[in-house]
Amino acid sequence: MIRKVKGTRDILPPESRLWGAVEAKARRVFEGFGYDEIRLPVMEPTELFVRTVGEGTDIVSKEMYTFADRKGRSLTLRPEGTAGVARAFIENGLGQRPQPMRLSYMGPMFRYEKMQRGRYRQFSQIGIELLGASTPQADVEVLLALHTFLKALEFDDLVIVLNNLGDPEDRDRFIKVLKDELMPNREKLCGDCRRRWTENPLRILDCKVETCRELVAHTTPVADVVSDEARTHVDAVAQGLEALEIPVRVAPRLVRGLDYYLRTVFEVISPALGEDTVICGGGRYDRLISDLGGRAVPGIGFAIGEDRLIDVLPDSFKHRVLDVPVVAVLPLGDEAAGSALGLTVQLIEGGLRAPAEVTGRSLKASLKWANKIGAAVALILGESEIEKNQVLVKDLREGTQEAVARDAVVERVRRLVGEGDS
RNA sequence: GUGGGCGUAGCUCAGGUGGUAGAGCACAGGAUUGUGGCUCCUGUGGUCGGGGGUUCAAAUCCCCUCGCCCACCCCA
Repeated sequence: MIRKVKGTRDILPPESRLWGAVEAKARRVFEGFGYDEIRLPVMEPTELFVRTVGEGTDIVSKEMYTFADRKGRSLTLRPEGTAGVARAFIENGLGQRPQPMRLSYMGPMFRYEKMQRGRYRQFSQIGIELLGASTPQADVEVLLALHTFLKALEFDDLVIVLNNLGDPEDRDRFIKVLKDELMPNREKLCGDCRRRWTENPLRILDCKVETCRELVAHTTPVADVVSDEARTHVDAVAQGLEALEIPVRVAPRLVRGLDYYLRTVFEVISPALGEDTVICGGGRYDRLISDLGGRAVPGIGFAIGEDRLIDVLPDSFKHRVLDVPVVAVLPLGDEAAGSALGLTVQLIEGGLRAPAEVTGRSLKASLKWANKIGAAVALILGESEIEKNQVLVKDLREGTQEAVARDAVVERVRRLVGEGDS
């Protein structure tokens, strides 16, 4: 048997409905804020990610799906979305359009990682990017869009965790401060942190080992080391969010795994699911476009892990999506078959889901089938009904049925199931 | 990369000391004429992860291999 590639997955009905609903909701909310979708290639020149995400990061150093095409060019399946957006912004001259540029994206990303719950090698992200605005208000808007989206999915316990990474110059200064402060206790750090000491010192900050956490807790937060401008910026973001009554928690130890972030960085976690379950991450990246050879265009954005998001979706939203009423159309005999399909068209045009019975089974078996697919109503179309230009409308929940004139069926059914969806 | 667990029907699993495969669920049909949900009957469905070895005989014993899951690490 041929099986799916490790780390990929088949998303089957009915779960696929949730994906569709989440994506539709994302488009609606983000378009409302002015973010139109940009659809980008899933493969890019390898160099794009090396230069943006950062050579020292785990993503680039050991997690990319990199391969040579038939002409020997090094290509990589995108491990994240922002780099491609930046590339497209420069390549398509999007800086010539009215600024700022608001873009959203969604789709599969690829990272060669060791498998674990909630993590896949092909996973999907939904994100937005706001390019060409460097004010705190821009950050607030992006976070507000995020918050609005999550509220539309009926989340009520999610927390935005915010930190200030400062500018790149600040970061170098901070790393020096951090190392100086930890130096006396360097031997007490865990093995991984001693490795991070040289390779990626910032990552010591979010080590999960208890002793490391304690040591780190006594160090100076990044926010205290950053420039006045950076501090003013992120403080204004926090205030702006509070003014909008968006719950924010400042987390002095929050760092992120990509090199391009500066100043505002944030994550969204669900307290109910534990502090480690990050379903969204993002931040400001004012040097990214210029680092790629474009003009100096500031940017801020985030990416939501769609797989995880769907994993933790509130039940209320799930039911709203999954529990839509179904009407089963059951023809009896060849005469009725064509007429039944005509009826389904009318029903779906009326906003209902109305699958028809097409296997030619008996009425008894057809009703069993209607029951199994969760139909609320069955429409029976036999010879006598066709003769009288009627349809037998059977309420499967109540067990009642009545003959209804063909022209009145759609309205009758809509009332029976409570309008139906759109 | 390190450590642990597991691979028998679509799913959940039974199959002491070797005798060539089962249950429940699911799916399909039926219990006379055009009426579901309960019940009953019947049926479809398996290279027992793969390969090799021991044996008259292996799902069962031995060796190798592949795959999956969980934790660490890292991240979304």
